[in-house]
Amino acid sequence: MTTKRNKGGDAVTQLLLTTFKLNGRFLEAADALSAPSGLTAARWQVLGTLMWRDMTVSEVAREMGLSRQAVQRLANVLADEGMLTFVDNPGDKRAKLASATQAGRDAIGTLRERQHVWANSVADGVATDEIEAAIALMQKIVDRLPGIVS
Amino acid sequence: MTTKRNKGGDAVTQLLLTTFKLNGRFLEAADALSAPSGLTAARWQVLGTLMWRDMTVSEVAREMGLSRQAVQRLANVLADEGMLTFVDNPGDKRAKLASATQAGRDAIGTLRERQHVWANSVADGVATDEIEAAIALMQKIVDRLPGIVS
DNA sequence: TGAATAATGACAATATGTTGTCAAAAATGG
DNA sequence: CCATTTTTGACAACATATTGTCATTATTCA
Repeated sequence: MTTKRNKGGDAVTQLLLTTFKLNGRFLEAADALSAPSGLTAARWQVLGTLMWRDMTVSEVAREMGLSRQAVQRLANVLADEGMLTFVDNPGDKRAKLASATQAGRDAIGTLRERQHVWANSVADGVATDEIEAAIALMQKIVDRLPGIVS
Repeated sequence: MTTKRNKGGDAVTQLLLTTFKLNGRFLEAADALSAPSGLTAARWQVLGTLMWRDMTVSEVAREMGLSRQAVQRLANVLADEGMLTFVDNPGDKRAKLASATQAGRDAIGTLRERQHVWANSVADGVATDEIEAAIALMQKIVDRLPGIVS
């Protein structure tokens, strides 16, 4: 016996396709915004996480929802580029703390400016309550999907 | 002078974060759905495109909005796995036609079943018109973002 | 305290995508 | 018809992620 998609199933499928498309566009925008600062979307996110306090790579990974190894690689690249340094962690001999350098802080500062201008311009003329309603719906779907248990 | 994000800018930024999260969850679901058929989300998409007619790799790439090279690699893997074969293209000596095998068609058929069940269950209890409204808003944002010109 | 368990960074293999280059084949246009 | 341009597949380098393994260091708990 075959199962047919009902109206709701069709809508969820269309939501999936639209989410993939919007995700791609947002990623392009993030890369374009960060490129002038010598960053990429992924490096921006790691470095941005370190604006608040020094953290180990594992902490950053948990904060970001990425694997430890992925963040480690990005952090190493950022260290090579002078955006962050690893400083000794008194509490743990294994795990040094990643700390944003002044260059890193400057890059994120500039980037924040550019992001504000971009976000305001994207929102201009779009009803904020409609955006918020869409976010609420999307979050509801997120909550209905299992996610990685880990 | 610094630019502050306004209400709309905040909403767009939150929409971006939620889109990334939902995208991740949908991708997980697609991989989980396709794994029992010996496929992944990406291979499913390529093979699914070939259900309708035989196509060259370049055609599939255009249809999917991916680079020719990315699809070529996926198609080669699918050929190794017996899901598709390359057949001579009378119209073009360079570009053979990728053609789904019976095994490939069976895999996609099973997958379609599973996707229907999954999509219906995700939608169950969620108002369809709210999903559709979210899709419309998301599409509006897609249209406001530049995209790759190419 | 000391043994079992967790977390951490390093390293490797894999999956998915991108861009760039090359040569061959096809399409175009004067 | 022939020269130029475009398309195509192959190949390579790179960016971003994942999973798995390993040795070392921390933590937990009996």
